[in-house]
Amino acid sequence: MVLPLFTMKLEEEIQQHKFKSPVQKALLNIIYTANWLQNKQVAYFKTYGITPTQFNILRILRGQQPNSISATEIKSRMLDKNSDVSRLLDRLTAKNLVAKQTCPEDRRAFNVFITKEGLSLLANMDESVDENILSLTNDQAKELSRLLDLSRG
Amino acid sequence: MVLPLFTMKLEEEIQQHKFKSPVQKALLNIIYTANWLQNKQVAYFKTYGITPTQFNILRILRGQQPNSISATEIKSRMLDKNSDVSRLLDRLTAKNLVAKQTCPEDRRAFNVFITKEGLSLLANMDESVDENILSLTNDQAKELSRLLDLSRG
DNA sequence: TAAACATATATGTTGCAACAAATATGTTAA
DNA sequence: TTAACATATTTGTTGCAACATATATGTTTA
Repeated sequence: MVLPLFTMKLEEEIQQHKFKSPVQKALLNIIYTANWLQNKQVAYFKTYGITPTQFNILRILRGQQPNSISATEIKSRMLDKNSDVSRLLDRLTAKNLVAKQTCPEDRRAFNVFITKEGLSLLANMDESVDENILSLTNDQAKELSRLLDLSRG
Repeated sequence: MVLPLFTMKLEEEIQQHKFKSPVQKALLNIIYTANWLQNKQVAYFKTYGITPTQFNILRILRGQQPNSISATEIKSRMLDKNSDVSRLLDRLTAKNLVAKQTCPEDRRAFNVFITKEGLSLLANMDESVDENILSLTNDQAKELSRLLDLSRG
């Protein structure tokens, strides 16, 4: 298959042309590509005053509407399972993008929901952006997801 | 194709079953998988007192042996092009894993090289670890790398 | 040759991330 | 029913990351 002229392969990006195995190369490629993606997203989201992680939380909360969910439940759905949800929610609350109510059934927990401001922020951000970042067809994307799922097996 | 029983697909990992498109799902999958990988690596490298980024630098320097290279050149080969190489090298120098000499031809720059301690640290770390993290055959790994290269196109 | 510009690296500052421990509430079982 | 354990969240602390700016040296050009 012929790649477009402007495609840089991993070996050019990190100037390394020998790898111990295709598997090791794939590992480096996952990390390299995720950093590349992350850097693009940080730059884009910054114009809206949030980070990719905060965006991830806002989308989770919008997806739960009209229900609210606890911090623990948010964490279980996040892309980075190591996130410090407590302080991330503090920052989003300070920006009026989310709000909390103490949960009546379990007073240890909070019900968290997205505010109108949070919803309109998401609406203003052209969300199709995250689809146009990757130069893939739908079929290629499906195959990529399949291999990524498999790799964590 | 039948996946092993223990394989969790992205939709289960983040409890989200609808995506705007296969491309958006692939994007989330790249980030999720990189975080998963990163968390595994952090835990492993911590037992040796270094981070994945520091490990990346040590491997770059070992690959250059017996030559030494400048900080700028290191940066151009790193997986995360946003790294603060100056202070990363400070930390590695403080641990005696790398050393610097002012470059005679260009007194702005330093020649950086890996020390004996750095080399024996790498030797002690069973490097095959990073190959056993991913559950892929070599052919699957090649296809994964191809799609990742393509996706950044 | 001096001024303008480019490059290599360092540093000040701010805020977030990671880890551990604390607090508060809920559940279980002797 | 109370002691032991589990769960939900917060908070203290430390260090690293990101961003802008500074410093020092090198290169180019009028």
